[in-house]
Amino acid sequence: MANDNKLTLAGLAKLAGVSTSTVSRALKDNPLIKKETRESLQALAKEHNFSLNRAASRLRTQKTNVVAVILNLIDDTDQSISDPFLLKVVGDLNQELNQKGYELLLSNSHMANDDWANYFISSSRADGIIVIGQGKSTTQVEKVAKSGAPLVVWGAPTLQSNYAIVGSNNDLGGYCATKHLIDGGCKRILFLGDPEHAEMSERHKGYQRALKDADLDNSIDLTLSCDITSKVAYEKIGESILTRGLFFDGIVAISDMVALGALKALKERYINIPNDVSIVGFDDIAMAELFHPALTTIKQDTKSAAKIMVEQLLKQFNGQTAKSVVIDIELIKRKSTRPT
Amino acid sequence: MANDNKLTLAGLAKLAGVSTSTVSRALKDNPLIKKETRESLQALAKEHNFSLNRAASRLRTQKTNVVAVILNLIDDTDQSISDPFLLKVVGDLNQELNQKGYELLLSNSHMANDDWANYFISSSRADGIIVIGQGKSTTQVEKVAKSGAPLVVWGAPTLQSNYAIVGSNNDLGGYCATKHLIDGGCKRILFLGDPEHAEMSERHKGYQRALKDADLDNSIDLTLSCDITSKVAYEKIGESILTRGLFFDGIVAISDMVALGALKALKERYINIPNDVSIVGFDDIAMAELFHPALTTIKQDTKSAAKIMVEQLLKQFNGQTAKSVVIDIELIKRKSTRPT
DNA sequence: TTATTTTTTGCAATCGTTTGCATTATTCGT
DNA sequence: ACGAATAATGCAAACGATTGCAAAAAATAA
Repeated sequence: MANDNKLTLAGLAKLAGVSTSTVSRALKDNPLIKKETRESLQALAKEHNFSLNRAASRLRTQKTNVVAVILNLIDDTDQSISDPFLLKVVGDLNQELNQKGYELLLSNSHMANDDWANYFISSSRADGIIVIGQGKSTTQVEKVAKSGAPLVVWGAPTLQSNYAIVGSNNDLGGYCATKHLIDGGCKRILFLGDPEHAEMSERHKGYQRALKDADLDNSIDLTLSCDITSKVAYEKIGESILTRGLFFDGIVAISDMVALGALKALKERYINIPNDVSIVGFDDIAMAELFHPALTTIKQDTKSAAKIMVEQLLKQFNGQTAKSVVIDIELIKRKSTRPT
Repeated sequence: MANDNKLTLAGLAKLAGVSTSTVSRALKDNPLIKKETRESLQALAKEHNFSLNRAASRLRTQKTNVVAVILNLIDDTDQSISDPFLLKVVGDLNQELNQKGYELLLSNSHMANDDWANYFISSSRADGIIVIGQGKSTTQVEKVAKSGAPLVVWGAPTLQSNYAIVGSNNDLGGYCATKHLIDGGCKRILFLGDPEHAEMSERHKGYQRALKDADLDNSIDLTLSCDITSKVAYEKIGESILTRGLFFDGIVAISDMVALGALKALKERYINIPNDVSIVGFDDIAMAELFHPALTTIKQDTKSAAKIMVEQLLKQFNGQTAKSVVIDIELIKRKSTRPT
């Protein structure tokens, strides 16, 4: 059926009675080759179902047209990889990369040895790296940056760094979320998430600023550190209420998934949302509006983010230096908070 | 800082005063090389932070150690890629592939030209293909199979095919879900999902069989075709109730996300779950137990699935023929159905 | 010590494309 | 019709790792 030995450029060339150089150029529409020759060769290639050996051309050109995307998870529990927000980001990146002629090699932080630059770039598996998430420590990422490998990180762009970070305006997000609760009449607002984590820390700052602006209690008791999963949030809220009673009337959650966990814990205790407790999430995952009640949240524009990340990465391919970019966020008002 | 020109095997060889063959062998721990030599060369390599040029070795060995994973989405709305179940599958595949020394090249169906075998395999971008989902038509997949490219598909394994399909026991899943509702006292059970779709069709069969076994109404009116997204499910249920009233007391949903949509539509109308209407989902995504009420569902074992898919693919790399495998499902009883 | 076997290492071709430069075909001006 | 300029093609050397086979080194036997 199929020829047992695949067709190579040389094979095609022989078939057509020309040299490999001609075929090579013709196939990439190089105007050096006469137009008719080009077209007939392209036709021939199509007819024989020819496709270039990428390994060979990568070797020759020293370019892979592949970008490694690393999910830099904090911990590799099944939980943390199940956040739909991640998939959204990866999906949008994939789309954007493909559009620019690149392919997406997926990894996660616990997989590759710790020397990412070496593993992906020097080994010519990929031309550049996009890291999703800064984790708790940024040492691994900084190592990559120092190696000079093209790199873009999704994280907290306000962080000072020697590499390009793209991310939402987390501080403003935290601020808006909190302000919205305040405007809705909340007095004791809980921050639910881990403020140690880079992005979250920014959100926490915005949260505190909003409280301060409104002269509200921003004591540490109102910050409930918790992992970025629904389950943990559910448990934490449960515990807290058990030991401290319902000591808050609003929640700023670090992510929609965390908000979902909190929501459940509250509903199980017949606490009315948004009247007894209002909740704001973060991300605006597709199902946010399908929560019950529909979740008010801070929308992260992953589409733009993906576009910008890819742009900044490609810049580095061209020798230009990339810069950090802050993406606008948007408060999406739904039913988990009182109208303002 | 870093040497401007990367270190190659030849470079290392010169540094060590041996030939490239020796280094090459030493680095892959080939016992042909004296043990001490091996160790000292490995040490040298580590010291100089050497890493093999993959493009070159792929060219030479005609092996990429890459597997292309294609998300074969039905339609490429943002919605359908946001199903957490997909991410779970991809994540588990990634884990499993890495463990076996392979990397994961991610794509989705609307990206690559339609000739996947050519695009990924002949071009030596990947050694094999894993397709997630059969879409509505299987022509593209069949084309790949016919080309002889190593291929495994996540889908409905009961389908007769000339390629290996790995998937859950969908028929049994549909049956158990329905049976469970019946046992809980439901009389008019709605099937929510698109029975045209391969996997769903199996679930539908199981659903019908269970109804028949119990002498219950299995008329077509009780099958509500809908896309595999929460939003559409939400709308469909809303419409249906509007035009036909609450004509059912149980729902077998095609996926947890679809169940979520239905859940919301019902809750908005103050319909009690599970008493007025019971719901069973499918997948058991991480957040299923965090729905309110916690969702009874059919669990798909993605971990085993990933393991088996990779196994079956590797088999093909070794010239053996792969076979379709049915994965056991499990009914997870939670709060969206009455206890039995 | 010398012949023979067994370990270790090195040579050199190969994988399939790309591309600077040389070469051949074509066109143009006069 | 003839040289000059231009267009179109081909030559051959990379890119860097792998591997069958030959060669050298070391170990063993006689």
